[in-house]
Amino acid sequence: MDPSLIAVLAAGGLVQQVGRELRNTVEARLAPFDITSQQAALLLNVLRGQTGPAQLAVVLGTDTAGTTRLLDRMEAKGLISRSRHPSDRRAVVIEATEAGRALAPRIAPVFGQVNRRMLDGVSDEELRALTGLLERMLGNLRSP
Amino acid sequence: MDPSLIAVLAAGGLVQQVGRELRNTVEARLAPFDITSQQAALLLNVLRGQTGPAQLAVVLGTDTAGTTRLLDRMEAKGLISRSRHPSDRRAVVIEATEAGRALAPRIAPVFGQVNRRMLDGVSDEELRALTGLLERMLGNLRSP
DNA sequence: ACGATTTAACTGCCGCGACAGCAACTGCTT
DNA sequence: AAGCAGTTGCTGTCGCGGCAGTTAAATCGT
Repeated sequence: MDPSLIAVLAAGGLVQQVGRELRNTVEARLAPFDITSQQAALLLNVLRGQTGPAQLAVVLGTDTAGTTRLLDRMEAKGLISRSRHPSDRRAVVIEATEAGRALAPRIAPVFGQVNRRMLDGVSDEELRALTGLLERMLGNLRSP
Repeated sequence: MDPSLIAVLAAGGLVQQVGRELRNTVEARLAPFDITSQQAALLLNVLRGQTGPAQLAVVLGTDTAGTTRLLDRMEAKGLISRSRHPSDRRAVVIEATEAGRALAPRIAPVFGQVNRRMLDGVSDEELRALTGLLERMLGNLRSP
């Protein structure tokens, strides 16, 4: 097999593996709080002012269908509440409950900690190069 | 918020996004063949000599439970067959069916094509740097 | 002001991923 | 030979992700 093809396939595989491992590590650190990484990310975004499923879907990188169900689970857990928007009755307004607000400061640091550990020994310059490359790759995948 | 923290979080987020987008792109290209990326990857690995669920699980980066169900779906589609290993009756021997062998050459190129497109404009040197970085990140996540 | 289009959220369906628990089987130890 | 630890694959359960289709409400065009 063409060696350059192997290198290319290896890169793709590595991206997938790092992504999964990153998620699993965050998940493990959040487990004591009885919350998943997606739920934590949603909660933090609600507290930063995103109020609707549609906006949250964009931030979380999924669609509104997935967000609906994510909200279902979090509502059942008592972390967030749903209510109708007063002037646009199609829209839903998400708010963190008391429990949600109490949990937030404990889960917020986890993302930074895990990401920092992942990037241990990576210089600022390497980090910039990495980010730039990943952005180009994302653009390449999305463009045509 | 600390700017270096933002940069770190951005890198983690990007890895996830690129991974997901890569998978989705492969998935879209495989859709005409009525096969998913996981099923395609499994099929190609079977044809390369991996015969048991346990080995396949490692290659696919999942566990044997996920592999069992993946095999269920592929067996139902008629792409692979399961049989008991003659001398170790715990083990299962996976083989590609006629249909599976016929499909393989059509799906094999997709992985290389999509990965190449993702890396369009990325030099060999950058690719080496990327791969090295990702390997270090994976090591950091797995070690402690 | 009325109908057509668009938008927001939800639902059904299917596939994947992780974890825990289980049953059959092997092989080692004694 | 009997027992026991380890291995192999399977099942249940839960959460996430993508796509297509539905419903209700707002907005646009005339």
